[in-house]
Amino acid sequence: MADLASVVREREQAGPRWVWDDTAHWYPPLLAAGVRVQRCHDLRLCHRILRGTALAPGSALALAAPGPWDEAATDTPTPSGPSLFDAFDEDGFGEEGVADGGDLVDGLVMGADDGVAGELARQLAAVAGSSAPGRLRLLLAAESTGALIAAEMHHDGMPWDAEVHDALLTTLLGPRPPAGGRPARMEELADQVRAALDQPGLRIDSPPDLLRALQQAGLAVSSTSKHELREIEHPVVAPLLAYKKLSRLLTANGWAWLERWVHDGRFRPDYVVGGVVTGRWATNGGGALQLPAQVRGAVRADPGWALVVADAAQLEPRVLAAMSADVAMAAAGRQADLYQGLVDAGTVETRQQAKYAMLGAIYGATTGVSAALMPRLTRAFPQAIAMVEEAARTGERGDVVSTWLGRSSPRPSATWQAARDAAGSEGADPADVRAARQRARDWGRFARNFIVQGTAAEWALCWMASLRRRLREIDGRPHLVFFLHDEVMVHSPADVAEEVAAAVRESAAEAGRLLFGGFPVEFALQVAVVQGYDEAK
DNA sequence: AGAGGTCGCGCC
DNA sequence: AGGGCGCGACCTCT
Repeated sequence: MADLASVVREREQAGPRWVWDDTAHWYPPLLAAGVRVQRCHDLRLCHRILRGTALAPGSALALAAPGPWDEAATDTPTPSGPSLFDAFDEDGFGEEGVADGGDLVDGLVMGADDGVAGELARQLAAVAGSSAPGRLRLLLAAESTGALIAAEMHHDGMPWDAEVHDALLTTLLGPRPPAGGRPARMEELADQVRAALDQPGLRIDSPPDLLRALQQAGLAVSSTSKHELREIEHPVVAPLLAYKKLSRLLTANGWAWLERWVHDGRFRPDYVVGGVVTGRWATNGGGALQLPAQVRGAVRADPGWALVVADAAQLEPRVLAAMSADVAMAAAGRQADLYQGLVDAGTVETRQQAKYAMLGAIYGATTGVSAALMPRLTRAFPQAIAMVEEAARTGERGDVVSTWLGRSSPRPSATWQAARDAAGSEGADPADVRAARQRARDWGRFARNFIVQGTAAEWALCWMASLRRRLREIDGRPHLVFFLHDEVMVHSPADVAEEVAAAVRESAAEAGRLLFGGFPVEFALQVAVVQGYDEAK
């Protein structure tokens, strides 16, 4: 194993695609040895996609009994070292896009274990025999590149200034208390809450106790949630909400978090590629995908460096416009602000209405302002709305829907199906029927959102993969340090930051072409070159 | 004491 | 209002 790194380093110059069972297993030690690879095929991640895809339901892979490749990453005993394929193809991020992703691999197996070679053969066969090989090739390449990026971002880390963070905590909470103690500012607020409720001994951190105390004080609340409290007029509300906010900061991103997650000026979250059913990433610990705006000021570029922060504006509506080929919606997105585009087109009166209406279409609003706007949206964008409605009905039936590139939704649980069957039988209990209808509608909303959120995740992966390739051509080693669904951050030498910003824009355009070919949808970005993350947006 | 469930809230 | 998450704290059950 000692010379695995040198073997990989040497062969890497030929530009191969490495095939291995698990990027998260093989790549970190290579990175530690200073080796970067350009391309890989992650068999575990790709297996999961191919196992579930509705584009190749009859493949040998899909029909096989569950095996080791279906296990979660941590449980998988590593069967062998990585295999090297001298790949001569374009990697799915070439010019072909979904029409023709090129051959996945084309070459020679070096020292492959039967398990790895056999699995690769099954995957290639599943792709080749699918109803859309080009899309699946692109998806598998994007997913695998995502795995490389996740490992690299963990290795490089997000620049994090612990002193800034500590100062911020001290300002908001007071000095760090001894272990287990409550910071001074929180203690003051807790006292105010107890006084306002006339409950000197109240344990404010216990929701049941707090709820009882609120009700005894005459407040008409059914929970202690922020949302409900905000509606109430009572002296307890202001200090209690302030307490909750500080309490959240302390427990989620306080000093303990800082000690656990930030070392040597870097925050290194464990990304879980494809950790969400829709294809979005998740994280394991550290809460990297929920970094509150409050602490973003601690993310600071190194001296002489800058942060290039970019996020895709209204990504999901634009994705919906493209995948449904709704030219009217695409036209509304021809400007930087798609929501304003809806106003200008006369679909709705205000930007806020446009936003609520679009979110309602994508999430499946059934009541309120958002639902009320749906008829206008349907008139203006019949094709886009028809697509999400169709997905919702498919979900309500318990059937599978798929993203643009072919990641398919899970089937509803056995419980779900049993409830549906029971409700459909002769003389079913009306309560059961109502419950089953509710569950059906819930799954319909899930399916509706799945196709849009999942396709947006695919666009984002392609965006990031394209950007990663472009960054290699820029001097000074600018590198990705953060990814958040529709947002990326590059840590870049200050003197090439504008070059990086341009690469970010070019990559977004390339991602759009890769997925949607010539369809005239634009993926507008907000790009900022900043020193601290809090200066972006 | 530890496991699992729920709440509440942060992000998109 | 609707979709997707992770996580810490509390609570309950074993």
